[in-house]
Amino acid sequence: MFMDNSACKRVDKNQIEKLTIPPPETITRMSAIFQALQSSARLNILFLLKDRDMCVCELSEALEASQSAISHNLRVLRQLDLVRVRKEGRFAVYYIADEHVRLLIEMCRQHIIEEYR
Amino acid sequence: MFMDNSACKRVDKNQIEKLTIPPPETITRMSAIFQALQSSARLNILFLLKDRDMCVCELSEALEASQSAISHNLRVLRQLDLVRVRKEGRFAVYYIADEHVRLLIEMCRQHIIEEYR
DNA sequence: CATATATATGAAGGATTGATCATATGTTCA
DNA sequence: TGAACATATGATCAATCCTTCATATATATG
Repeated sequence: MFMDNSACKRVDKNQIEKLTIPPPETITRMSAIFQALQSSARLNILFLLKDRDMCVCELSEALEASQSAISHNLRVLRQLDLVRVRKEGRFAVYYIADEHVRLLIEMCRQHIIEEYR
Repeated sequence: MFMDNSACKRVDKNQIEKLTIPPPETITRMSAIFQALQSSARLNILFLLKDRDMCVCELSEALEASQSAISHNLRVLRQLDLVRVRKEGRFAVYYIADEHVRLLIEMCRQHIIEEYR
């Protein structure tokens, strides 16, 4: 019943010391990106932007969400460089930052699709 | 100052109706997967498993985390089929579920790496 | 069989998150 | 210039998440 925190029998200390994980900064950054992608609202935004650059009010219309909510969510995505903005007059037109973002999302969808076969 | 929720001038109702996003089930599922990947602890686990199948106590050792925490985190990953288990005697040996999971993580890391160039 | 080892899991509590509300900033146009 | 339009953002609060603690289950071994 009592459990100290000594190594289990399967552990090979030497081998374990050889294992490398990315530096904390990388893990933190990845964590933040996945954290951003974890929201349904933000995923929907990304799926729309995947097909066409859109301004805030278009996204707001298309997703039937408040301007404020969309704007807050776009900021999260923007701060992680998942989307970018350009100004067109009074409109802020958002678009997917790069190919990695598309692939990231596509890879996740693939994983799900394959589950149901 | 006053804002009703009517369409902005950039919106083309016809075009917006043509836009398609994945069904809610897919979005929910993707959301859950990204939610699982959003934890530093779980990302570290996945990076270790990427190189070698490992049991709970090995992971616990390698990451200097409690058995309970590791176990809880593995359950989250398992329930989303991001990792799988096989029993080896009294050990539960965990491994990455499939290639998509590897690519998903790799794609995210790539995105970060490219930012710093 | 009894004990040590390995893992799983429910409950609880503090920390974190996200939508909403209110308001500020910036742009266009009459 | 002033009014309407488009977007951004701070504050707040309910909901959610993650770790720890306590304990249960399952296997191995003497």
